[in-house]
Amino acid sequence: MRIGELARRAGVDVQTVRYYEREGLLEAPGRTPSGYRAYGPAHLERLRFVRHCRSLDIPLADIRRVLALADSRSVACDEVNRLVDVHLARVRERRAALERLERQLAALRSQCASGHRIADCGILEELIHAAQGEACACHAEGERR
Amino acid sequence: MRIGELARRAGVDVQTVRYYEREGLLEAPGRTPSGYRAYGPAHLERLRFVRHCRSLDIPLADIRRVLALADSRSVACDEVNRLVDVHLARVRERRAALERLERQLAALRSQCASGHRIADCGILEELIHAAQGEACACHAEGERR
DNA sequence: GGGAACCCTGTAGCCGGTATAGAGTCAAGC
DNA sequence: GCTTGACTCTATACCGGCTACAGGGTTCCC
Repeated sequence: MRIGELARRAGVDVQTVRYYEREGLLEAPGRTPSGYRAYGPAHLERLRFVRHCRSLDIPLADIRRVLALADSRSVACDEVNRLVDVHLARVRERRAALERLERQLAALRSQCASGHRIADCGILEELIHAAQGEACACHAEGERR
Repeated sequence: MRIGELARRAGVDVQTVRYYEREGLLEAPGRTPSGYRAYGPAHLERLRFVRHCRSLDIPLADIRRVLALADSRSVACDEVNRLVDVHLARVRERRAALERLERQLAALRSQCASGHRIADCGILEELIHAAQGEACACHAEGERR
């Protein structure tokens, strides 16, 4: 099958398939005499695997690692566990940060109803006030991933 | 004050200050005879404002818009409200997606205890199985922001 | 043989910075 | 006066995970 069909069957863009090949996530397939990529069912299976991992937001580098591990089926799988653990921790942390953020934004939004002029806008006031109250390094380190 | 002091007092990297200037978020300051940027207190205030908005994960383009609005204090502030609403909706949606993801990952993690060999790894099995079961377009459109 | 749909490579753009290279400037100490 | 080290300058490239575009070649159907 050619790249268009592969992409359609995995639900991705053609460009993405070529990108995964460049990035070493999908083995380079054979070529037709005219230079078109020719894929087999194994390529589709692997591409779907990659996409499923991506739908779990696992970074490409980790997926590359998992694929390498899966290919050597006799090794202990502690690394897979560790990898999922690390990723899960990342997700939990990010979710908690978003929850805090959501609360702050909701509070902010409640400061200003419609129809005011800018000069009386509670949101702007609140933003400016909060910014002034901020210490030097409170968002500098540690808060960003 | 020079760029280093400004950056330290706002808790950002020196590079970031120059980046904000290039992006039009921070007014280009005067220069000393030797070409060093010379900032006043207004610059610090504005930089802190930008950083506070960023700590709320508001995109730079939106911050630029808010700054322009704040400078014209006689206009109605409906646009500020709308902007915060849109951002809040974005955050809510992303948080919900992360919650779903967290549940999926936790379920996945429970498939494999430590010490197995790869061939018996429940996580890999589960990942492969799930990938096979996937229809063509289930993650292609709509699911990503 | 003409046009649509497909494929190829290479390159640039998105976001919000971060990192590097290579050069100039300034203040303090010897 | 000279060196050292901290600071500053510009320009450019890099990160992830794609996406888009330019400028060509191929295949297939009417």
